[in-house]
Amino acid sequence: MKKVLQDYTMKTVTIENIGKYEDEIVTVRGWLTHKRSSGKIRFLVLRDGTGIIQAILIKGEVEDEIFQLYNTLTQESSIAITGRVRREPRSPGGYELLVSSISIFQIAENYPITPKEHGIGFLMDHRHLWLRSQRQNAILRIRHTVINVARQFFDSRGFILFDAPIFTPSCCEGTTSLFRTRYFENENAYLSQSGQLYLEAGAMALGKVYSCGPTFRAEKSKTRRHLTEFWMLEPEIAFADLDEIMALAEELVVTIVKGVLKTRQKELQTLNRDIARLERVSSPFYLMAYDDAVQLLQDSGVSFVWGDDFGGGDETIISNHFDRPVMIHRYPAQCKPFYMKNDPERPEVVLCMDLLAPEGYGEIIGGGQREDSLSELEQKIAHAGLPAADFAWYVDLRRYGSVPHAGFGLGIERTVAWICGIPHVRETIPFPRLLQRLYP
RNA sequence: UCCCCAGUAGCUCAGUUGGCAGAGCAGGUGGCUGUUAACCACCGGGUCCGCGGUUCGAGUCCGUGCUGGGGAGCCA
Repeated sequence: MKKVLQDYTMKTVTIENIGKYEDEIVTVRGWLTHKRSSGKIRFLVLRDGTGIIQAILIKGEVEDEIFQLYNTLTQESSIAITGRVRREPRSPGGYELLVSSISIFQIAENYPITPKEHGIGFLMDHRHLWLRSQRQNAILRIRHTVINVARQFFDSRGFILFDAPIFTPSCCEGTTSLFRTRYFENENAYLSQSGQLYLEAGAMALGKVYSCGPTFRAEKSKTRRHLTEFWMLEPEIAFADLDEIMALAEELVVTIVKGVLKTRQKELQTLNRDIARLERVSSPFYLMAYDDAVQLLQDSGVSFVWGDDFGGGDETIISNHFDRPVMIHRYPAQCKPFYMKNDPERPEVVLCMDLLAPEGYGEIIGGGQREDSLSELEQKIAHAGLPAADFAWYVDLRRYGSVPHAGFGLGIERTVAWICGIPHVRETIPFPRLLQRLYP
């Protein structure tokens, strides 16, 4: 590390706190995002992960050796700048540093991501560097808050964190495709599509549990709403029924949105999010039976038949009718997985619900009340054509003290995309895995 | 798996009827005392995605393959 006139007596601070040090001399460490020059006055824009600040070099007011360093500094060079903090309305962020010295960690090579426009393919190829941009920084901070608020929500309500396995001997949902691994002797192992079945075991042991972890779907989906690897937040509650988890899901989503609005105003502004639309997200959400949603689609001119599941376009039409999230419940049994419990009053529908985010972001939550009858569950597994042996442990849960129970799964990336108001889920996770993308 | 669109300088793109390969940014050199994706002047920079075909002549037209993007189905 090359050091130039480093003064170790100075305070090292982060940019987000720079306002506390007005008129003091401090050191900020970070990366050069940009530089501009007007001859005898030169500007350096530094980011440190917490914010950006402009530093200013004035010929004659700073040692000439420091002034000339400007010429050697390239975009993304890592440096420490020491200078006096002053309030300056012309500077982005409201403060600037009047430079007294600069020390250099490294002069960066020619940086591929320039201040001009880039295509999505190029940016995804450089995802490891793209993460440094203000936009990605804002999205990932909001992701952090979404997960953090959600976990606090469950922790404060007596839920126990219960991590489900990633390797599973068989599929949880039967219909969708699985990633197969061949490590275990004499048997296949698959990457988890959902932790739910294991969470049901957890609920019978601990009462109220939740997990937050990655899930994998080997679907040939190429849309703005799909990732091959995504994160899901799944609560499961013993003795709960459909109504109870519908209320819980609503409370959770309201809490997450309020939490982001409270702590991430700056990030939402960076993303040009229409805050008013998020402020409208409050209880009660709209509640709608599947039958009424079908009626709504048919009234909107869509030729939709009772018994089908909604496609992405159908979900958009439904959610655009509402300015808040809408919860749709009691789907036909044929649309939903085997473990759903039928409505005793209407056996052709199951006690399930999907939560559709507004603005066409689609389904962010899916869940329901689980089948708790031993004989019914055995029949459903057989009817779905699933290997009974793989589900023996799951069926045991109905053999030894079965109780009504319910839970749901919230898709983290879709939730973050909606709250951020960005069109594609691929920017909501640090390194997205998509149909055509495994690198970097 | 199917449908649509694209592939030209490091990046984003233009390229007319088939007739010398272009611009902005990035990089380099110089200028400028308040810049905001600064600006001004000059310089270097090409497997026009691959293969085959039509033609005197193909970045341009035809066929085919590959890669990427968007969407459908499937799903959170």
